[in-house]
Amino acid sequence: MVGVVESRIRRVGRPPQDASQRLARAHHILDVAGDLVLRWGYDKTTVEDIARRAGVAKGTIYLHWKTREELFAALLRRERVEMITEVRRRIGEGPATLRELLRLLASETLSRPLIRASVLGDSEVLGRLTRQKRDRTAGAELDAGFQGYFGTLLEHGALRSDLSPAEQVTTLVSILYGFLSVPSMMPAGYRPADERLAELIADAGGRALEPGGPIPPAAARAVARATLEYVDAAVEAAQRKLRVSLGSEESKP
Amino acid sequence: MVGVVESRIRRVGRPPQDASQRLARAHHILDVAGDLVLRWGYDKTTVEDIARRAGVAKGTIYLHWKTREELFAALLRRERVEMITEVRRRIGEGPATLRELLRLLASETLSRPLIRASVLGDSEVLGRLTRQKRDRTAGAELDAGFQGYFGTLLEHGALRSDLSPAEQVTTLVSILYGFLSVPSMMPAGYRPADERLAELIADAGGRALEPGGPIPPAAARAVARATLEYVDAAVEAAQRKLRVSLGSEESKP
DNA sequence: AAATGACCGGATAACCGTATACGGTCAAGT
DNA sequence: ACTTGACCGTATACGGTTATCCGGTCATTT
Repeated sequence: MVGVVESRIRRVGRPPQDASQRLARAHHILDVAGDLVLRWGYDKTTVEDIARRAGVAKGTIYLHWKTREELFAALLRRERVEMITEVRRRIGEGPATLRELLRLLASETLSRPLIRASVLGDSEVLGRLTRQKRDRTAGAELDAGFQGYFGTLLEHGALRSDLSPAEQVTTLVSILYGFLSVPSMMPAGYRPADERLAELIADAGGRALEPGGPIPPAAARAVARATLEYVDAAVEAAQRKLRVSLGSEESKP
Repeated sequence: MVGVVESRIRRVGRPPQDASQRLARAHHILDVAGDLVLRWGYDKTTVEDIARRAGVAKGTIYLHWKTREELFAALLRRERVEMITEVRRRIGEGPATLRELLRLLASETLSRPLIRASVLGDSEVLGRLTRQKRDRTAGAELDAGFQGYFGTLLEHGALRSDLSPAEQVTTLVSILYGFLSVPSMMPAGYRPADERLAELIADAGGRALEPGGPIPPAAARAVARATLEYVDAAVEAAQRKLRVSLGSEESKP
């Protein structure tokens, strides 16, 4: 029997009873973890809390993740997958331009407290996780194929050529970060609604990065194709990272 | 003799020996205070430190300011006066547009660590002063006449009319804040030089807030006049606040 | 009359020893 | 073979006491 052979071979993380049930349990645990983190913050959310509210024993959680930190990494990664997947879905509905991509990224970020906290380094929510590894991990999914995407935009005249790549990135990130940070510290009367804010971000970003003139239809099609490919690649990369995080394999070999 | 009469009248803060010497001493103390705050941060800079390095006794400092907090308020106000004054000087050299105003504000902010820290709420430098009164005090100088200025821009077609005032302000502040925050958390290779950064800010802000089309010369002149008047008013307001801070009068009657 | 610095009192830090909490493990149970 | 929860060691919180610091005052000096 194959099962016997497998049980002989077993190295570290052997597949359990039912793979899909196991996955469902992992997701349930992450649901609970997300809930508690938003309520109490990262620092005050303990593994035992999560276990109790999820209806499993603490040890079970360690059957999924090697450490508490990896559990939360999985939580953030799952959130990122959901976000970028939703962006992918919505960008299929209209024109796939840089502006539209920006608008959807902003919109989906605004509606996801964990993502917002992660992007802004909100220590209220993320506690001591804030200034730790965030440096290169957070934006990693979006980095996949990013250079190539901007290169393609440039080729087809959909990106200003009078800014260096570093300046383009600085501009993009600064605008996103600024618009995500500022409204929450302004008096309530000044704060636009989230959807409107996403439009303002897309507008400001588009005006800052796109050249003035109109784009020929062929180029527009090429841009749309490149945009979809880029988002697809981002979804793919995010899913890959998540899959590792949910399998209880080691992340860094 | 007038002097005698004055000495009879004296209420709380009587003018001392030589007004100009007294003012020079206040400035010297502020020089030292600024130095120490940048070195050690607000929290770790004591009044006695300042007194010692300024070559005066601690009591002397209290002849200038009623509390330690007022001393630092004066320090920031002086910095703001210097900054806005320099903006006023430089904007006289070229065209006085919104873009140019933005560029100079950014440039002068970037070159003044205390102003930067104040704008960004940098608790590394400003310690517990950070989230205290900053809310409405910091931008107060710039608020003077701001509404009127934007109204004038609008009248002359130098400001987009498809954004509400609240959205214009949100956009302006977000772009400034974003570009001031982001570069310092990016890898060094991505960080543009300060002068270039100021240009990027002016560019992004201009594109986000100015309408596309060209402006007739008469309107441009009116805009330039309004811009100069606005900056003049800002200088005036900043100086007024500083004067109060340097006189050891009470600030809030 | 202005300047000084010793002095005051409240606030904060430092210390410390105890207790609790929590991440992580693993023998026992099903 | 998966799941459990009692258990372990350590890091952190806590409470209470002491010591130091530092903002602010004011009698004394020049």
